[in-house]
Amino acid sequence: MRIGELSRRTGVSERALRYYEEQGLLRPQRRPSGYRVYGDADVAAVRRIRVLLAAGLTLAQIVAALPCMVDDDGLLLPSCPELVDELVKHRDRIGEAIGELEATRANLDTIIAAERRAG
Amino acid sequence: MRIGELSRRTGVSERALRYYEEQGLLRPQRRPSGYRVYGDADVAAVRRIRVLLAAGLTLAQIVAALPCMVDDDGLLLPSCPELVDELVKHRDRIGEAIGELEATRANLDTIIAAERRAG
DNA sequence: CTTGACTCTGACGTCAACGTGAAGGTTTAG
DNA sequence: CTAAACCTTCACGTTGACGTCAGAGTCAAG
Repeated sequence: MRIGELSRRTGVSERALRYYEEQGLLRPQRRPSGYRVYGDADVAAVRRIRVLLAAGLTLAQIVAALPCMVDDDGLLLPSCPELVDELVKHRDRIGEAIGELEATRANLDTIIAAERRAG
Repeated sequence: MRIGELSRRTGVSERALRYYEEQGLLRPQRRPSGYRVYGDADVAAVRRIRVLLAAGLTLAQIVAALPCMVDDDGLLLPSCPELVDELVKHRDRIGEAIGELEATRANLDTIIAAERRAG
């Protein structure tokens, strides 16, 4: 398929898809005219990219992560354990932040209750 | 203390500290010379800012959240004592932020589990 | 009273992750 | 055959969270 169809099938803008290629995340084939040609695997690849972005990773980190996330298109690299480490750390930081926010919300609830009693 | 010491004590650059002030997150006193003067409470405030930033919140969101994060250190801004309605809105926004972070973390958990199976 | 560390205010630079638009070539539906 | 739809590269714009000077004022110590 060409870039327009991939865009529709993934919900990712054409501009973003070209940008992902520029960053080394996608490597579509080319027609003599220069048109990019994608395969079905690229649909899955784009979705993985999106999931990782949604998880707060940067494209640079994703470039490093993709070889580890193979379903069939390559080999596991030694960078994998490090990657898992990074992901776990990232998750833990998010967990801390959630804890902070929950404490904040509890504080806020106390204040609201106090003000209701006072007012 | 002045900005240099706050920077050392928090590990946050002086530029960042001035930026936080510019964005309304810090309100240090000033000497006649213009030098910023911070208190111990600001050390805690900066750490909270960093935790929230690490969680992926923007400074704008943090600006909205900080007034509600009272520990008793005088960080109350006019919006807080004002209306319980405001506080409830703030609390709900915090709740939304928690929800987003939890979704992000769930994403990460899925990825981590998948990679562990693969590796 | 001068040195050297510290601080101030601009103001431009950067990086990420795209968006937007120009100027023009290609493919396809009717 | 033509117009729409799609494609190309080039290149500047945007937002967020700062970095990095420049040029000038401030302050504690010798």
